Order: sequence, then structure tokens, then C-alpha cells
Amino acid sequence: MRLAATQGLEAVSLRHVAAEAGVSTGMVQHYFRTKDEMMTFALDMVMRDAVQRITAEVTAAGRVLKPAELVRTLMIQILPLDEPRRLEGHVTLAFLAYTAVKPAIAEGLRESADQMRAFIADQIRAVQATTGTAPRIDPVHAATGLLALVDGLGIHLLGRHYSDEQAVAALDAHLGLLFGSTPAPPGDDRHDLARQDPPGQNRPGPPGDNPVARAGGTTPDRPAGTG
Amino acid sequence: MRLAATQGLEAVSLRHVAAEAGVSTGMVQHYFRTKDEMMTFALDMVMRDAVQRITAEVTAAGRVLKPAELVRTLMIQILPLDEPRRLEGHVTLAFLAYTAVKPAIAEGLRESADQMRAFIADQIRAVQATTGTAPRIDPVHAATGLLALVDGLGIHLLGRHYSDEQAVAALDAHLGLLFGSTPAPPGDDRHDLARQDPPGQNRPGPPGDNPVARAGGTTPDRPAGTG
DNA sequence: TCTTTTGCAATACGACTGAAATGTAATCGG
DNA sequence: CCGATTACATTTCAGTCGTATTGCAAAAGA
Repeated sequence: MRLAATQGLEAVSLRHVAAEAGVSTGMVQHYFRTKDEMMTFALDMVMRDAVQRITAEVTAAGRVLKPAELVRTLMIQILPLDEPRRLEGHVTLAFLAYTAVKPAIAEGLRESADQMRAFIADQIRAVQATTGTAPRIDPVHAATGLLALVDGLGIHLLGRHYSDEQAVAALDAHLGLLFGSTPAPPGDDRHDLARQDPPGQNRPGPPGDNPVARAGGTTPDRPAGTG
Repeated sequence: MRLAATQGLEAVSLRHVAAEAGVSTGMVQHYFRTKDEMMTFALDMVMRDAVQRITAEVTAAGRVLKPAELVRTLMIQILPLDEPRRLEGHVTLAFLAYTAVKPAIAEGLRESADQMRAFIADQIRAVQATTGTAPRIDPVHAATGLLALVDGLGIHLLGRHYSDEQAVAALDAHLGLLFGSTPAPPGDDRHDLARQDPPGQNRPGPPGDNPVARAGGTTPDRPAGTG
């Protein structure tokens, strides 16, 4: 991940990964029989982490926040507003271009995207049901547009086309359109939401483990192969 | 371009480019002393073509269309709704990930994006001035969001996350929010707008002294058709 | 104790990479 | 007509790539 984020996917080779992890190339090959297996695993891991992080955010704040605020919280979570998430964004972007050529790999991506879209659509429906100020829009179209907007903002942020504040402002403007009024959560410090880290790591695994151990943490051997 | 679009940027090597163009690798090296020079030229060419195509669209339709319709026309132009534009989108996406590592190359990208953003903001301002139904939003934020949304839709389209129709519908829903009412242009055939081929030659160029310019402008040996 | 399997390291291999060197035919200025 | 430059083609080279092979210590099983 570090390699893909800092030097691009083209720099991701078995040797480089091994060197970055401080292990031998043979060990990488032991756990991933082919490079494609490694890449697929990495992509799956990125998606799984993101989904887990976001769903954790949902379940944690889902009962205390109104739908509009919840949606904003989620969208802020997706934006690459801090350094770890910028890394994650670069990796995702690299994989996005990668999977454009290998459509089979992108299947899971589509699936989780659909899932996310359906959830957002539900939230928008809820907002429309409870609020009188929200305009009548097809919730699925609105969810599609909102997710596309956030992804687009993220890409532009990765390319440093504008500042974090501008991106958040654009997002809020859009949410204002969608929900009829300001969905800004209580405590108008927007960056508090943007750069969260504290509420307990939702990732399993002992502290201080290296990325290799973490990658194979749940599956000690042969994460993808049949052995 | 064809290589990058169909097999990814990782398949773009001097030999592959030469083979695809039907020339020798030495000829490629003659016109581009290094691979980076070739990549930079290609990226510049993609951006220049896109900007030219879009600005041509603006000047052609700018006087007959109302701002809201003009904006929609532009956004439709950006979306990868037909095969050539899907190719272009794949190339752009690949380069986007590429330039994430080489920030110096992405400078021109930022510039043209800013330009586009300012133009859209102007149009939105015009709409807001003439229409009473349009909500009051910061035009720059609205332009930022709109462009981000279109880019995001484009990326999802490239990944086949949903159909062309869904993307256009999401775009129209957003435009409906932005402009207060339907900005759909007369002649409700949406694909007519989406699928028009740019009639102009991509570039007029006399055989210049600059080898790079010559490499892009006039095909050196055999006419490599754009098909 | 012997054999087999696991977990890794080291290395070999063929293909491919970008870049450079070399060769050669055509063009051009004088 | 002649030297210089241009426009390629061909080949070479050092290096990296993914993958396969081999080697070996430790564990497991009989």
C-alpha cells in the first residue's frame, strides 16, 4: 500500500514489496503464488477496510445522528482529508485505473459501490420523508450523484486541484441543495469530523504489527490460494 | 492512446507503441528522446484535445443555448457515453493515477481544471441572475460540485458501475437541483447530445521545427488512422 | 527415528524494459 | 560534387520483471 500510494502501482513489484516490508521476495511468493493474487488481495483489503471503517461509523453514529447528518458524516469519511486517507485514496485511484483493464477484479468494487448507493438512497428517502424542505428527487439518482460528487471531489483533492476547505464547502453546498437546509452537524467545527481518529481502532489485530502480519493476520497462510 | 486505453498504462512501452503505430522503436526514440517525454506529450495531447473539443462546443452552441442548457451540454460532453470518449476516459484515468506520483506533470491539468471551473461558475451565475427558480448557492461551490459530480459519474461509468442512462439521469437530477427546473435541451433525445462526433481535425500543424510538435501533428510515415 | 510437510531464503531463468550505440539511406547547404 | 545533417532501422546493453526451482531449518506425524 505504501508503495502504491507513494510511487504508483507501476512501482509495485514483488521485489519492491518485499524490500519495503523488510522480508525476502521468496516469502512474498510463499504467501502469494502470483502477483495478481497479491494485487487482488490488496485491493480486497483496501475495500474491506474502507467498508468496515464506514459501516463502523454508521453503526456508531447512526442512532444519534439524523439521516442528513449521517450522510454528511459518511461523505466526509470518504473524502481524503487527512494523510492516511490520502494514501488510501491514491491506492484506490491506482487500482481504479488497474481494474479498468482487468474487469474481473473490479467485480467486488461494483458490488460494494451498489451497496453503498442503496444505503445512501435509503437515508435520502428518510430525509425526504421527515423534512418538508427537501426537494423531491429520485433517491437513487440523488445517491448516485452524491457518491459521484464525493468521488470526484476526492480525485480533485488528490490532485491538489483545490483545498480541503473548498471541497468540504462544495460538498456542503450540494448537501444543502439535497436536503433543503444545512445538514451541518451540531458543533460547527467541520474539521472535527474530517480528521477523526480517536474513537477506537475498528481494525482487528494486535498493536504494532507490521503490514505483512496485518495482511495475513486473519489468514495465516495462503490467503487466496487453495494450497 | 489506444494502448493506454485498452491495456492500461503499464502496457505502454516504447516497443508496444512502435508496434501499435507500425513503426520501429528507433523512430519512436527519434521523436521522443525519453519515455517520459512521450508520456508528457501524450498527456498534453489528451488535455489539449479535450479542452479544444469542449471549447469548440461552447463557441458553437454558446449563442443558441441558454446557460443552463449550455452547462448540460458541456457536462454531457465530459461524460464517457460513447466508445471514443470511453477510451479517452480510460487514458485520462490512467494518467490521473500516473500524475499522482509525478506532480510536475499534473500542473497543466490543474490549470485547465481551474479554467473550466471558472467558466462553469460564470454560467451558473448567469442562470441564477436570469432565473428566479434557481436556489442561491455560491457559484464557485456549485461549479466545483458539478464538475466533481461529472468526473465521478465518468469514473463509475468507466467501471461499468451503472448504465449510461442512470448516469445521465443522475446528472439531470443534479442539474434540476442546481437550476430549479429541468434544463433538458429541446429535442429530448439525450443520446443525440451524447454521441456526436467532433467534426474538426484534431490539430492543424505545418511541419514544424520542433520534433515533438511534428510527432503529434503530422503522421510521419503511414497515416495512422484515428479509428 | 524417519519421513513428510511447512515456512521461508536464495538463486536461476527467460522475457521484457528504457536507453544507447551503430548503421544507412536520404536530404541539404555550399 | 561533397561534407553535414536528418530520419529512420537495427542491434546491444544493463537492469528489472514475474515466475520457477532448489535448499534448508523447523515442525508434525508415524
